[in-house]
Amino acid sequence: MNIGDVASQSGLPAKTIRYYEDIGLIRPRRDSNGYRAFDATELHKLTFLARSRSLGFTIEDCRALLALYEDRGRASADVKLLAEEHLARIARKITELKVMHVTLSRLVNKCHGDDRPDCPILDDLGQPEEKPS
Amino acid sequence: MNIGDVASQSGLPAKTIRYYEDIGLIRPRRDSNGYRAFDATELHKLTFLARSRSLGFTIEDCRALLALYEDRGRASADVKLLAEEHLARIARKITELKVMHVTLSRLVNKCHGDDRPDCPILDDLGQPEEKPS
DNA sequence: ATAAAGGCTCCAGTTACTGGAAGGTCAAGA
DNA sequence: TCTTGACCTTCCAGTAACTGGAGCCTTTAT
Repeated sequence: MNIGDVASQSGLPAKTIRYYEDIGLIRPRRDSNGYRAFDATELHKLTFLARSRSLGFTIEDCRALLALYEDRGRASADVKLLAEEHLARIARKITELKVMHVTLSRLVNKCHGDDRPDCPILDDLGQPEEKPS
Repeated sequence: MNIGDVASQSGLPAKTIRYYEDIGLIRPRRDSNGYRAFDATELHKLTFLARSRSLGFTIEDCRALLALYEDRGRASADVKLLAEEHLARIARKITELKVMHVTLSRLVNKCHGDDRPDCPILDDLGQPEEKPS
């Protein structure tokens, strides 16, 4: 399989796949013409990477997960720990964004949004943190 | 005021303030010794920037907001539009993260997390998108 | 006089790609 | 056979928003 094939099958852009090779996540062999030649195993790894990335794991997480994936004797606890840490990061990010959302909605609602120049949003932004209301 | 003063008053690291000057968000004058000299107006802008950034506006958003902030005749509708667009981005991001969170929690819960090698998390990650359950 | 604290510039690195240029290869049609 | 177009290759640069560090100068306090 050439890069275009695994790209369409894994859902990853060819550019990204080349990048993953650059950073050592995969090591496809080469055909005599210099083209990358992927086998089913590499395709599977790419699929694994696509799915992990779509769940928000960082590249370094993926590297670790891939190592665990390949280690047939790994403990599931190791994987679970990584996943739980990531879960906590996601939860923190959600909380953070919710706070932003609440604060900003409050501001937007106070703004009449017409062609007059006074604007509670800008007024608030000009104030130091805290006291959104 | 030197950079250290406005750094502590605005809450922004000095490095960031220098960076903001580099990209043209602020233009403090210089003392004869080459030190940046900030007046109350610049400090206010930095405070504005700190607050806007903490609400997740991008630098380019901030540039636009700052321009509106300085334009005494701007329409509040222009500001509101920017803020609403950002609000929508935040909402999208929250939704996205929630989906990730649900999917990953489900996986984590299925994993027994002991020293045995079989792990539903890795098994799932090896599968193409969809069908998390 | 000296040492610490604070300032300056410039360079490089971070994350995870993405775009583009310049050029080689392959399969199909005229 | 030639050419066209789709793929493939590498390499360089850019994105967002800083952050760290080196090397050097200035100010302030002891």
